[in-house]
Amino acid sequence: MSALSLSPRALYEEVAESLRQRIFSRELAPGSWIDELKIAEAYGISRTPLREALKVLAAEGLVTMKVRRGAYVTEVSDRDLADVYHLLSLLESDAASVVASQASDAQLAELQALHAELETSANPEAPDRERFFEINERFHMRLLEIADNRWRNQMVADLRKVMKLNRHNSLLKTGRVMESLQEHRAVMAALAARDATRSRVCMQDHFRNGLEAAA
Amino acid sequence: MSALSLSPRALYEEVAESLRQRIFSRELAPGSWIDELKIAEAYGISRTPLREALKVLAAEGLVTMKVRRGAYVTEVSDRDLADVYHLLSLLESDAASVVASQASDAQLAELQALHAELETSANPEAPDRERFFEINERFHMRLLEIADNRWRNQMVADLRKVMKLNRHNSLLKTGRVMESLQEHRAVMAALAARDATRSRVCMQDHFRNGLEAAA
DNA sequence: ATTTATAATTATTGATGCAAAATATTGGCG
DNA sequence: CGCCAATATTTTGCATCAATAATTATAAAT
Repeated sequence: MSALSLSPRALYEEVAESLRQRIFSRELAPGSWIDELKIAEAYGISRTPLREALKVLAAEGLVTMKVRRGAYVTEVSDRDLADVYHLLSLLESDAASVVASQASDAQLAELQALHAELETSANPEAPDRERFFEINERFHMRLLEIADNRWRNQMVADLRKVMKLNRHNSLLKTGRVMESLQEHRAVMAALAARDATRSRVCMQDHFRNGLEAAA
Repeated sequence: MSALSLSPRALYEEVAESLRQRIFSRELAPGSWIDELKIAEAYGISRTPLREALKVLAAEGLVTMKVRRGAYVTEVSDRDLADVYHLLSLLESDAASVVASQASDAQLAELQALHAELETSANPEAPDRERFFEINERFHMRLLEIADNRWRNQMVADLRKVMKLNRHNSLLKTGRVMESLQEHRAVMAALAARDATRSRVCMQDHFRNGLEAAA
């Protein structure tokens, strides 16, 4: 029996995800009205799944519904971006402290293996930014999984989606690879030492520097 | 021309609110399947607005959608409860530290006025638990508003809804009124002193004690 | 007798259509 | 020439309908 299903997600989910991307890329401008008919026709679907997707996005705060006036793209300011970043820092640094105090040795070893990959990808001789970015993402994701709080994971996933609306949509700028690696070393060391407080602080520093670089 | 409007909110909003209440009252039991046909018929509406309402509730975390298997009332384990509580503590204590360092004097005065109301409502001579609970709720909400991060506010609102799924659905048990008041005093004092770190710690203590009382 | 496969039934999911409401445009009146 | 009102068009919002997918039950084969 083949394990692959052709439609793993429902249509309205796909549409919601696509709309998110279009909102984040500012293709759907903040404050602009969303033409249901036009969008539905462009996607080749009916209005029903589109409207369900809009309800989801409204609950996420990406669009605002006005009674009898349809859906409008919520204005997402630089201020919003900073707010989201603040929350990501808070949630992930908390996850780091949880991991430092509660992770098994095997899980810490797993993170250290990922960190080792990060080190090689950032080799000054032949730095592979693409790979660095990908491993970095996996490290953060794995850290969250190990922290094992599905509600936090859900929130972080949502917030990271919002971060993607940043024009310079990377959490780490190209020039910041070495600095980022340095911060990662500090985080990893604190985790390995099972120092919860230092893990939190190091992760906070990591995020703070990232924001300053993005601003 | 009459100024009264028959549907100030959209139908799906009304249905969503009604379903929320039925979920909180456990009339719709956690883990149980939501029969769209039955519910729609009971409300005398079609399934379209009901499904839109379910999407909203799903985004809030109150129901979980399973692909091709419909909507189920979210089941919250004790573990989930602890996780959600942990996040609420994290988010609200962060909000407290933000307020301590960034709120205007007028805003702090506003919080102090609310706290004064809390003190009177908890008067040992004639304690009014209902009122205490309500003012407490308003205090926390106002604190979040002043911290002014709409993404955090959204998250806290959703998490608090999830908390309501719990059987002992109160954040403060009846016997804990005086202890809670004491903790609130500490928080308020730290806020008034504009001590961000102490505000955060006091708020964390407040939540930690609340969880232990609920467990 | 038990297990597997197929068929049927049930329920979800997407589409289409209709009615109500709001806004914009046009025409008439002051 | 400007403003108000009425009508028409656009668009939301709800209902009905059809199709797809999953689950369960029954039958057959080992």
